[in-house]
Amino acid sequence: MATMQDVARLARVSVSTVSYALTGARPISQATRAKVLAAMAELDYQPNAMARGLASRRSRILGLLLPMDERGLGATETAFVTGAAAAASAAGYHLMLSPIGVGDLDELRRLASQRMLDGALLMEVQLHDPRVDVLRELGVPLVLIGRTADTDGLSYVDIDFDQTVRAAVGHLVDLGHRRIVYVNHSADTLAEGYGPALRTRDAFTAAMTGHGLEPLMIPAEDSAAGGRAALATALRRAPDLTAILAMNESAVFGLLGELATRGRSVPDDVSVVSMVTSPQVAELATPALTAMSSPGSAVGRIAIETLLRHVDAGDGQINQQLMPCALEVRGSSGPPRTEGKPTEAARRRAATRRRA
Amino acid sequence: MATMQDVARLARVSVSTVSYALTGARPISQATRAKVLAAMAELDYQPNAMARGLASRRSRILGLLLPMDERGLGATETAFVTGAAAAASAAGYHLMLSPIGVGDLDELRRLASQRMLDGALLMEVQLHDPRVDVLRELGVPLVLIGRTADTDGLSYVDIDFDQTVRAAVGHLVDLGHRRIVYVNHSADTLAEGYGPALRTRDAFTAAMTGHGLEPLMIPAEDSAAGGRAALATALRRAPDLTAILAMNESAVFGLLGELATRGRSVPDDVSVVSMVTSPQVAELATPALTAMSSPGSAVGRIAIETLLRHVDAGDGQINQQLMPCALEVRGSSGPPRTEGKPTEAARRRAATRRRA
DNA sequence: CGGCTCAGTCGAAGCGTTTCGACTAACCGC
DNA sequence: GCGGTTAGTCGAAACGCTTCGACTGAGCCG
Repeated sequence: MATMQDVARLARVSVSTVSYALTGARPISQATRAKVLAAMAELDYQPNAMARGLASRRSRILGLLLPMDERGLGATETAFVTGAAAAASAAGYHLMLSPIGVGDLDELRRLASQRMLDGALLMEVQLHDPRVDVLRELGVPLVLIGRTADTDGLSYVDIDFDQTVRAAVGHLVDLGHRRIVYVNHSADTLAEGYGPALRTRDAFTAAMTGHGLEPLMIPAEDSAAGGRAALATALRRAPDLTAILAMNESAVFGLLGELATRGRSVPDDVSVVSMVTSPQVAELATPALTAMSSPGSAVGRIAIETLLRHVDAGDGQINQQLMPCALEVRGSSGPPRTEGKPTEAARRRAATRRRA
Repeated sequence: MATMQDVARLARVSVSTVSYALTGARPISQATRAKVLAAMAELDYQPNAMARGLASRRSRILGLLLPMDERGLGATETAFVTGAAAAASAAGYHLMLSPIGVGDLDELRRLASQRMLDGALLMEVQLHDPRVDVLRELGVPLVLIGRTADTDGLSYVDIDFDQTVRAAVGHLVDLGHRRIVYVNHSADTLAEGYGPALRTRDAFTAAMTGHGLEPLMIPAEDSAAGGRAALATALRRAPDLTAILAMNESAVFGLLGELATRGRSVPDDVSVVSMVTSPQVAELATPALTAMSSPGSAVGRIAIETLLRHVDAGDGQINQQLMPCALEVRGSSGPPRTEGKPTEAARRRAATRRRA
């Protein structure tokens, strides 16, 4: 493995000149630079990351603090990660994967104190997330994907839940729905202070009230069974419901299954709109889900770019960014059934069946 | 940030003594060790990872080479990653996430040449995976999750597709099915040399032939639409099919949807068994999928442990390990419909409906 | 033309560890 | 009581880079 010494020797210049040619920290003449680059190419030189990190006190490593439970990553979160990975790689940085949740603060403290991280990207952020305090205390620049309750002096990229819920409710109201139930994440998740669950809850209340409608929210466990249970609860508490808005990607499948089992057709009897869902997942359901489509890898990319600005500029300015979700109408939403006359969607499906 | 110097000064010993007390590379008396540890605690000392890496020529970082496409990570792959992350962390190692596929060999070469990786874990391995050659050439220890065609001198952990397919086919044959169709990954994926697709194809042929049955495989795009299309093809080529074995997690949902659309009930008209599927995903479907359940995080853990053995022992012995998938019978499989008399599953479901 | 600035280069001092050789004392067997 | 281990400690030399201060000419201004 060639070192900078070797390159310097071969190019007949000093080590520092090689370094400057490589980093551009000081001006180097064209001729010298060419000699150096030629030597590097000949020796297949690659700078040693550890030595560089030690001398420059910059590791060029960013931490990706991603708590991973057994549920796996949804397409939405995976898109965040790929976006982040691509952006980091493009900037010459590396991503260190640390499945550190709010539980292992000691682990986080250790990692950050080892000066291995130039900055950190926090995922699965909770409203009161102690990881933020730890990193701030240790002087590690950070950016959130999601956001805490108090975002003072913090950069973040998050989904605009307010806009998303408003658009989804608006879509259903436009179709003529009045009795809309919101299926959220579980009660535990809410109690824990999981931001998206709380923010969508409030946004739903606001949106429904704004339309002069009564908001009804049902928490559901993150599983098919949770969705089934939620549907049962929903039908008990609002037997006349005609539409369901679902935040919970796992539950929505159980919910659809239970609707089918009970002989309620989608969208004729009940419309279903899924929140923050990737197209791929929306298409899995039958009928394909009308959904608010998550902004995808852009979130991760912007978060990394913001983080790098903090890292380089010694805490540049704060960037707080909310990304909208776009309404994508598919087969799971339609006008509510009107007494006597079949809906447009029903006619369409009948036609399809005849063709088949 | 305290350095080893500070600790040494406070404990009134030399720097090297502190180092030995920390790493245990040489014997240190109880008394001295205690003094050193006390000083460390008082100063909140954490060794600098870069300095340590430079001096020891070991970064304590393992690369996780995980190509990530837009599809997202399934629960199965996520489990591999969490298992790997946990095992690495337990051993005091860090995991560097590099979304490097067979495409970016230069990127990989650069990463590995920077001496930033003590070893690498390759995921999404293809039968002829050039990443293996690059890493071997650069002397980076590696372990595969999955395996190449030629596994000579390579350690890997993979799913035992042979056993898995045999068990799944066996389950269906035991139920009385004779006409079983296998829905695999896409033709492109097969052509690309994706191991699981090829291995299950061959295993399916062998298993069916072993039972004296005719094997029929249908490739399907990794999407709901792909599953729907595959079902259409399957019904055209084998109108009398009574069971489907599916490798393709995305396609299986489209397949179920299309079966429902066509009025074929599962499992009475058609049994469906999903391969290498996590319980969470299997439960999402209605009815819940009978599946070969993936071994989960154990795969990642074993892979990391093997990798660390190679890293420490300077290429210890090769470890090639196949992990079985367990059959988990749920609602999507049952005996084929027999002329005239309703199946057991049909009776059960009728009873359920009455109760509801 | 004397004094400036500035591009271009060099040497050397770190950065914070690990690790090697050397040294001392204590301990062993005989 | 003598060579030979061995436990325990120290000092110093790496490890491979960045970065600072200093030096040299060349170009420029008045």
